[in-house]
Amino acid sequence: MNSPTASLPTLTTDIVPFAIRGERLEVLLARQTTGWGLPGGPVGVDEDLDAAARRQLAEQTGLSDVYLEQLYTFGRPDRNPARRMVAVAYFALIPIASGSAGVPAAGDAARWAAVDEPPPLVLDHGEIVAVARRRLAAKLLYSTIALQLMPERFTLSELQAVHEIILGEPLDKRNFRKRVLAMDRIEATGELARHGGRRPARLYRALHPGQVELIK
Amino acid sequence: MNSPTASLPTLTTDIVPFAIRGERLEVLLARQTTGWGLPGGPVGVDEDLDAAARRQLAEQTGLSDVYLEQLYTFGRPDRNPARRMVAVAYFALIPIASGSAGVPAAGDAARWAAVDEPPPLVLDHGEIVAVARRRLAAKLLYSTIALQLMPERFTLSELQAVHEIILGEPLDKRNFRKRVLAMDRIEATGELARHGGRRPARLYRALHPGQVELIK
DNA sequence: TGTAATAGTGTTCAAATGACACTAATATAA
DNA sequence: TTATATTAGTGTCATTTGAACACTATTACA
Repeated sequence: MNSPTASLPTLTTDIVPFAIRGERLEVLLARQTTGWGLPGGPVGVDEDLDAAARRQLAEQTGLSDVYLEQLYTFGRPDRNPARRMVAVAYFALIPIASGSAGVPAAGDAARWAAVDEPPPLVLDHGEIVAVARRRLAAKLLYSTIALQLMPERFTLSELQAVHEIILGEPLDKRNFRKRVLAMDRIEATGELARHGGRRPARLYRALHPGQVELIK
Repeated sequence: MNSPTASLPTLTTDIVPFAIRGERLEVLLARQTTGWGLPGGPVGVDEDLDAAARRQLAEQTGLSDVYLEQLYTFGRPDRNPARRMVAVAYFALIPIASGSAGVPAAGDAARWAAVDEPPPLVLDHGEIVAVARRRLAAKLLYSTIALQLMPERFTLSELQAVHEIILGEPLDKRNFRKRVLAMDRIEATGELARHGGRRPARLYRALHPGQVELIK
């Protein structure tokens, strides 16, 4: 275990795990001794930062194989009154559970919260969530990052809904479709989504799953 | 002084100090025991990260009051073979010396190097410089960041030259002027720059010096 | 067979962008 | 004093891009 010393700041990672659930953008929180906060914790002495973030996310929420991106490093000396801690923050994007069980949440130790009306969080985790949210919305506009929130097969309506939820505004259906198809990063599978009571939609898949590319 | 321990990574800041000198984008390097590298070093136990970066830049190069922005945190366990070090990297933008002495460089302990043909640098500092350079070029296109490289008074031709040097491509004079004036972030002072042998140019100044705004 | 619900599709206008060439003002040299 | 060299400064037109906008198609179910 890492024990804090007087001579060095403790280095941690904190992860903001985003997913679209229902009609909202939500964050997965981890229970801590003093309240709810972001999954995360101390970085091992010889552990890579990205690896530490992945490990902590998996240990505290059961999530693995997700998209992870470094966000910012928070290091104000007073961010933790107890002892000096510097946090390398990441955000994670968790695909909408497609059909199967839904996103795992480690029972009592984790819970989802809406990003727009979050509960009070420990330390500066509220600020970290806000920064992550802004970054995510910004990247929607010039990258293929939204695909990381989608299941393997998805409809264009679903993809549009994800954009609308994150941006917080409705988008024009025809313009949206024109734009995402022009990117050439998704293709129709030929299959149809059946959901009862209405016209079935074509299913698409990402051409380079896992990759996030800048566009235009 | 900070002494490394077995149980925690040492946390440092590294700063990439950019300036336009002559017709090139250059970086200010600091002499280290094993060669040339970026200014930087250990973060104090109760020192803010930004403050640590500013302090180290001042101590090692004499530069103060410059634009500073956090870049990325580099933490691969093998980036320093001697002992585990995690570096929060920043870049700094140093205004072109306007008339006066030129950018201070602390004698023997610091030197400027062209970004395009850098000398070998210690550790992963070459990579850090490359990342910083890409970020700077990207931000030119959608922010007013270039103004941080300009002296208090400057001509539009000088501003255009700065863009061209960083982007590595020539820009159309009329379109460039249209664009930067439309931003409404600089204004003509009414003065003229005299430089002998040709038509004098109008001098402009930044409307909100020190601020970097996103545009469009 | 009718109805309710979502999927899917083009055109038109406005705005932004990109290409392009000449005149103006100064210092210096002839 | 005049000619020349050098950089500053300016507008238009064509193309591309972005935004607004409404109807038909396909299915499940009543």
